[in-house]
Amino acid sequence: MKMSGGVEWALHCCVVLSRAGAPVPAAKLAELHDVSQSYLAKQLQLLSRAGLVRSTLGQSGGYVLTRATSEITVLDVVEAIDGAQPAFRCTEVRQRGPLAVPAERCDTPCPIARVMDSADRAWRESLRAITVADLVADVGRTTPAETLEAARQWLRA
Amino acid sequence: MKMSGGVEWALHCCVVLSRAGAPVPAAKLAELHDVSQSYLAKQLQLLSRAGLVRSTLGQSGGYVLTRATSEITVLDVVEAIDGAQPAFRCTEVRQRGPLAVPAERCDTPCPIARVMDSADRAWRESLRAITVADLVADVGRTTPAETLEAARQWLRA
DNA sequence: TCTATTCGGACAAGAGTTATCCGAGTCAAG
DNA sequence: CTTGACTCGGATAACTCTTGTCCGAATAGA
Repeated sequence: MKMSGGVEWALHCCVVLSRAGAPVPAAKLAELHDVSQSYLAKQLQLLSRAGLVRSTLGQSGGYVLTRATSEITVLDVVEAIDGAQPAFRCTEVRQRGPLAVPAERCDTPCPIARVMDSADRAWRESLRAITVADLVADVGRTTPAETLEAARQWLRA
Repeated sequence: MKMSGGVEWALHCCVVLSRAGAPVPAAKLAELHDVSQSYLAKQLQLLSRAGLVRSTLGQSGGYVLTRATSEITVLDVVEAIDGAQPAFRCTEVRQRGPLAVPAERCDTPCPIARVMDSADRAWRESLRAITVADLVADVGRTTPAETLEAARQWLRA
C-alpha cells in the first residue's frame, strides 16, 4: 500500500507553476527540487496526458498549467500520476472453491468490496475537497516572504 | 497505489473462522477459497503476529480468532496484512534544492503532507467503523441459507 | 513412544516502480 | 531564410517490493 513517490513532486511542481507566469522547463523544476531530472520528466508527461499542464517546445518552452489553480484538485494530480484505479480489487472469492456461490445469486457486491469501496470514496472525497489554490495559499502563509521572492527571481533567471 | 491482495483473503478467512467453533487448518481455508495454500499461510502468519488469531499445532490444530468478531475491525486486518504505514511519505522536498527552507523554519508540516495525512485518516476511520461482525451479518443476509449450512458441514468434515 | 499433522520462517520468481537515455519536433535568434 | 540550440516524448534498463513456494521445527493425539 504505497503511493507513487512522483505524486509529491508533481504537487510541488503545480504549486511552483502557479507562481510562474511563463513556461518552466522540466530541467529547471528538477533542479529546484533537487530530484532526478529524467524521472521528473516522466511525471510531467503524465500530468500532460491528463490535461493538467500544457507543454511548449523549443527555446523558452516548458510547462504551464492549463486551468486556474482553484480548478485543479489534489485528487486530479494524484489520479494523473498514480492512476485512478481503487487500491482494492475484489476477485470474487465467493464464486470460487467447492462452495462457490453461483454467479446469478451474486447480484449484490461482496460485503468486503463494499466496505473497501466506501473507504476509497472517503479518501478520494477528502482529496477532491482541496485544490492547488488551497495549497498555494497555505505555502504562502507558512513560507518566509524572502524565500518566496527568491523563488520568483530564481525562476525568472 | 495497490493494496496487498492478501487482505481480501484474510478478511474472508476471518468471516469463515467466526462461523467455525473449532480450529481450522490453513490448508482447509485455502481449499475453501481456492487460493494458493502456501501463500495464504503467509497471510495467516501475519494475522497471528498481529494477535488477531491464535494458532494451534498438531493434529486437529489450526487457527482460531482471539476476540469476538465485534472487537475486530476491518482496519485491524488491513493493517495486519498490509502494514500500518500511510501510503504517502513526505520527503521534505522544501528542504532540498537551491532554495531550501532551513529546517528550523519548518515547524509546521508541509501543506501537501497535511492533505495526504487527512485523507489517510478519513480512509482509516472508514475502515475502523466496520467490524468483522458487520461483515458476518452482511454475508448471512446476502448468502442463501443452504450455502451457509453446506459451509458448516464442509468445515466439520 | 511413535506417527501424522500442524505452523513458522527462510528461500526464489514475477510484477511494478524507479531511474535513465536518446531521438523527433519546435521555437527563437541571427 | 537558415541555423542552431533547446524542448518534450516515448522507448529502454536497474531496482525494490509483492507474490508465490518450499522444507524444517514443534506439537497433539494414538
